[in-house]
Amino acid sequence: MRLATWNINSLNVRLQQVLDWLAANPVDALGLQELKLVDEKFPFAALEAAGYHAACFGQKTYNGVAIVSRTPVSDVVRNIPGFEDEQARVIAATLDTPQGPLRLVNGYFVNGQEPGSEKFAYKLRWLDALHRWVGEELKAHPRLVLMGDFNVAPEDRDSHDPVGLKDTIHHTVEERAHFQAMLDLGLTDAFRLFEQPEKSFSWWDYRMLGFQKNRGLRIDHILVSEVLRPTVTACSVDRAPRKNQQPSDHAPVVVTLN
DNA sequence: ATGACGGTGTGGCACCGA
Repeated sequence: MRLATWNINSLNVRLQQVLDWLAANPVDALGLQELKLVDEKFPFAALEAAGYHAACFGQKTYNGVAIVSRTPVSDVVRNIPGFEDEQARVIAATLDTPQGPLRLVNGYFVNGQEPGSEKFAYKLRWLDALHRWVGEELKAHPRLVLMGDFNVAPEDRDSHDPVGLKDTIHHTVEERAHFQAMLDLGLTDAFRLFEQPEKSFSWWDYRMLGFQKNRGLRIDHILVSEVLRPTVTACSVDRAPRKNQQPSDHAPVVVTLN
């Protein structure tokens, strides 16, 4: 079984890239972030023609998340229960697999703009709420995957310039502590279960030839629960779509499970 | 300190992202 996460930065602009990618990478489920469209404009028909179902949680202009899957999902939850939020950032659902139900939590984590800002405070509140809720979800669903655009570079090696960018957004002690708190729930960063190329990133700035110079961050992650961890056989970033015409600034991350 | 790219909106630029 293969799962993936991809921030596509407007599904309107990049639907064809998603379809092309799915044709080349027929994953069982794909978590999308930054749809930037409302549910009424979600391309269910085009995905269905490609052999995929979808559950979506859209919003105009900003945010928006979806789970695209080979088989229909159940028990869809939108945003974090108990956390008031005007922004569409989380969609969770259960995928039936031969090994049993698999709970998928797909998130577009808050960016936070700048430490000390109101948006940064929102990010920390949001991370708190997500942590509390994922802890509850894990009790109900031992087979759980938390994936998405975390907007956190967990370690210095996940940044092209950990010294110059020290204590800036994605790199702060607070954000990294929240990432660690997720791991402390029993989740494992699937990417780090395997040897990876140095300077492996999942996002590159559009500006200043960021991708060509590999000036990026690894901020898109797939975390697996304790019982899933032994079943993970591979995890990697697929840089290929970042070379497309009109690419998203993020690349997909893919995990393979037995 | 700022802007560099790119998407979106009802715009002639501003706002946001990371």
